[in-house]
Amino acid sequence: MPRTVIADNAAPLERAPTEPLVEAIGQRVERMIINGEIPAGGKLNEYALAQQFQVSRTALREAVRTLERSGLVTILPNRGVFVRRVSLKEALDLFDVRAGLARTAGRLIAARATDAQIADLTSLHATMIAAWEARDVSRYYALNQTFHSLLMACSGNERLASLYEMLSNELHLFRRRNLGNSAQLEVSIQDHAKILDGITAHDPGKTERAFERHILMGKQRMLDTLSAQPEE
Amino acid sequence: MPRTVIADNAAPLERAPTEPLVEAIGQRVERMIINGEIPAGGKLNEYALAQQFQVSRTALREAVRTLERSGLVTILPNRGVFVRRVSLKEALDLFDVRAGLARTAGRLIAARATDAQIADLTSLHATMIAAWEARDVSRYYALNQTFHSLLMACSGNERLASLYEMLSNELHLFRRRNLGNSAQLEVSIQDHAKILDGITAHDPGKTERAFERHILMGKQRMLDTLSAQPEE
DNA sequence: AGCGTGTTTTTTATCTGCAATCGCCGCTGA
DNA sequence: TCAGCGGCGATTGCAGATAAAAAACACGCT
Repeated sequence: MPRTVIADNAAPLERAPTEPLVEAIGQRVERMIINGEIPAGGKLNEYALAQQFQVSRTALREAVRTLERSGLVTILPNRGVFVRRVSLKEALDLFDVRAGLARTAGRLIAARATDAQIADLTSLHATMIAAWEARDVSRYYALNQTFHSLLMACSGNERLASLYEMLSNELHLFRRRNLGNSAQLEVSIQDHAKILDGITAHDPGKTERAFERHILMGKQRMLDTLSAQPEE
Repeated sequence: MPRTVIADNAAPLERAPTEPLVEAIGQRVERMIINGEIPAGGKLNEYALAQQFQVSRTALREAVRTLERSGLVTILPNRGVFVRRVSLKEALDLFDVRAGLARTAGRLIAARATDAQIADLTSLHATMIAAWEARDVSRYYALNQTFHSLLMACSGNERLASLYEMLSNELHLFRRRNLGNSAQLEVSIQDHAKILDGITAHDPGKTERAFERHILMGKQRMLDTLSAQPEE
């Protein structure tokens, strides 16, 4: 059963003096959730968190409300705020939506990406290959996020990018780190290469197929991992 | 310049006693915005609105914060809350994302829709044809929303449906009612027929193309309308 | 008149407090 | 022993008060 969780690294929250308090809190809590400092299903105690951040409960409540819309927490009336649990069904759904967004993005990117952007992506891709060759999985993982984020930015459609990011965040709530062994990394790199090919050739059809496929392969990979270790 | 707006129909807010106050306020304000009772760019005065609803500013603020995430309002620190203005570029972006979601949905619907759901859609489609023949545009408009919402529900992917709805709401902020003359209605009906054909045949490819195209035609229609009456 | 500046007023940002609700725990009686 | 039931502490829901910021205003100067 969900129990109240107070994060270990209790720091009183830092922010630029101009930045609105509520936003700072929101980002902070968001990070805590995505990093898994508060486990899925865990409860956020208003008083305790407010105390930890040295802010009032009001500010904290406002911040947490916004996280509800982005799907990171669930609010049960009179019960409290809980880090959302993403079911397998929901995770699969998220992958499908994400794949659709990727497809849309792929088409746009192929049409719009500038040479400078393509150069950035290519160079990042090279860095990722290096990380793979060094078998540095966690570095690859971080670079991978950057790569996707850069990719989405190249679509020139901000809403598209922000929705994609939101869904990626939500997906983090479904079991920690599926992406693991280096064989999977290699597949991922090949996918990226195909996407880059499409973009470089400014071929919308090729790019959209490659990007969508990349996400759907991720979904498949998750399913494979799951059936390998069904319950934990 | 944006000026504070106090809606005309100042009703003190009704809700089921169990429903959380903040949610009720949120939905109410959302409706007010989508219905255009508060014009795009208009300012929401916290005190005035709280007064009107007979609630505290705290509750109102919490509610409005959530609307920010869904893109209906913009919050300027220390300045206040404004109904979001959607630029032409943003509207076009929204259409692109929406079209992508529609495509994804189309594929899923063709694969998953039950006979009962197909029957419902078909019957609704017939009702819409009747509304068109009666030249009842506003009725058609309402039915159209129901049709799309039913459609998305058939995808069996809740997140997909909710994102689609969110984007549709956002699009309402870009100039009022583009969908107008009956020639456009006829095109819309033909689109719907094609989508239904795809679904009935359980043909994912056909359905996804038809649904995506339907949205992109809407985008084109908006552009046409705009170039007809460039500035207002 | 136009402009800069100090002052008042309005509005927002945040905090504190009280009331309502929930969950837990121990009691009671079968 | 255990299901039912108050009572009580913990926690959330909501309201109002205070502090801080911005906007509106008014004045005097050029």
